[in-house]
Amino acid sequence: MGRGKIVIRRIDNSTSRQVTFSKRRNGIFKKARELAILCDAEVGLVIFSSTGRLYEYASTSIKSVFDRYGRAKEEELGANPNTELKFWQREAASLRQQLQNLQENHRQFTGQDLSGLGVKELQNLENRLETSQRSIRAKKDQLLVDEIHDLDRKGRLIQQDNMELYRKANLIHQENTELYKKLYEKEAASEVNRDSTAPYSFAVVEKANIPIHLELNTPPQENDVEQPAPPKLGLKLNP
Amino acid sequence: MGRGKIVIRRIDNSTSRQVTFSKRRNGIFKKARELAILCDAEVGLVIFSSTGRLYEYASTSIKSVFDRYGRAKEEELGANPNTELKFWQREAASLRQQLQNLQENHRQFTGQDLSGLGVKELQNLENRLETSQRSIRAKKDQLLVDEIHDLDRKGRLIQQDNMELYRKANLIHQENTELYKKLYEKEAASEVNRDSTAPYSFAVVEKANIPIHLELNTPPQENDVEQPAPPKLGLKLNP
DNA sequence: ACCTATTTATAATA
DNA sequence: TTATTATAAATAGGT
Repeated sequence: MGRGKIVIRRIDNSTSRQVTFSKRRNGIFKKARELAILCDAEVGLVIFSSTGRLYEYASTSIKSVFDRYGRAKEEELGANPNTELKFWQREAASLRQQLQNLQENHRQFTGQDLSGLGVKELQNLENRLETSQRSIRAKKDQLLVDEIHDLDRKGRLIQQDNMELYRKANLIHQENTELYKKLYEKEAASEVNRDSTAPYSFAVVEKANIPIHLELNTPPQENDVEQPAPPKLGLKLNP
Repeated sequence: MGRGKIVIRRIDNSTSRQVTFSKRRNGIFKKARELAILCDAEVGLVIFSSTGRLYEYASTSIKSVFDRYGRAKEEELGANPNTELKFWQREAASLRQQLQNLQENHRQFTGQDLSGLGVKELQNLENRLETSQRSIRAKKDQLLVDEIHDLDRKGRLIQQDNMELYRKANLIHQENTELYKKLYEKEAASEVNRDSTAPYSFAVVEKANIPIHLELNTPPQENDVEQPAPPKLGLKLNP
């Protein structure tokens, strides 16, 4: 219906195509509107131009048309998102239920909500708590014992170090004494002299940290009798 | 474009309306197809007749057009089911997280999974269990005490009944004895006679169920001293 | 469904 | 985009 007849095929000329699109778009929207009014129909029309622009018409609303379409056809588009939505709703409901059950359970376990429980159930609950407590006490005790063992081991190591140091210090002390002696003899040979005091180095050793021996259910080791033993601190934890 | 001009308003005549719908429906579908081809556009057209019948055209597919529409517009229809779906997915994820937290918590409380807990936490757990246990014991004891009280009350009622019966039985016994006495006197006056035995009815009363008195932290009632007291069974539950 | 007078849409053009 | 206009297409009313 124009100056010339055309064949229905893609218009190659981009400008012509755009122009035709514009004209015919208006035309079809007008037709859609007329159809809806004249024939009392619900019409939805969506058009994307070749450039991607969206044009729409709906006698009611696009949402209404889409919804009605989805309801009319339970296959294709309609059913798929719908079932997925329902799946997640069910999932949420199920999880909520589980959560409530567990919460109630936990509340009973915590003794916060004991209403509706009989003596037998309470007894059962009490027993379960007893069991839990035993586990926890065992774990706690294990932890403490482990820690004690660790401390004990470290203590022994430090003690060994200290004994070694004590021995060395003693050696140095002896050496020192002999040196003083020699010095004294030399000085006595040359002039009058005062008494020597204890060498400085040894004083430091005596004031240094004393090795601590942490004992845990084990008899004290008596294999260092020969050496001048450093002072000991027996710390009994589990008598 | 017809024999006469028409105004665009609902066609009242049902038949005309149907005919026009049919004609114009074909027309608009043709227009839609031409537009799609000529202008390289994506077109979706959905029509519901006034009788509810569905007619559709899409250059590609209705689903494609709807999806593209939804993507193009994040409001109206497109966003709504999408956001709703996301909402429920988030909801489910959140609930699942809560459930896991609570499960872990409960597993700790139950002493099933104590890994990663320090001495302090274990101590805290132990204390909480202690508290729970106290609540539960208290509730249980309360239940037991209530039951005992109830039994005690019932016991008293039965005992009262029994005392009443005992009293009546005694009265009957006395009456009986007197009757026997009279009978004996009468028989002695007429001929030689043997001793009478205890009346049968009294023997039954003595063998009947004895009232049981359940005592619970309450001193025995001594307000029935005057009456010939029935045997008592003191059942001390909480000494 | 068909017919067709007439209205309407639009191709070509500016 | 808009306007003009010749012409094709659509369709109202009648059969």
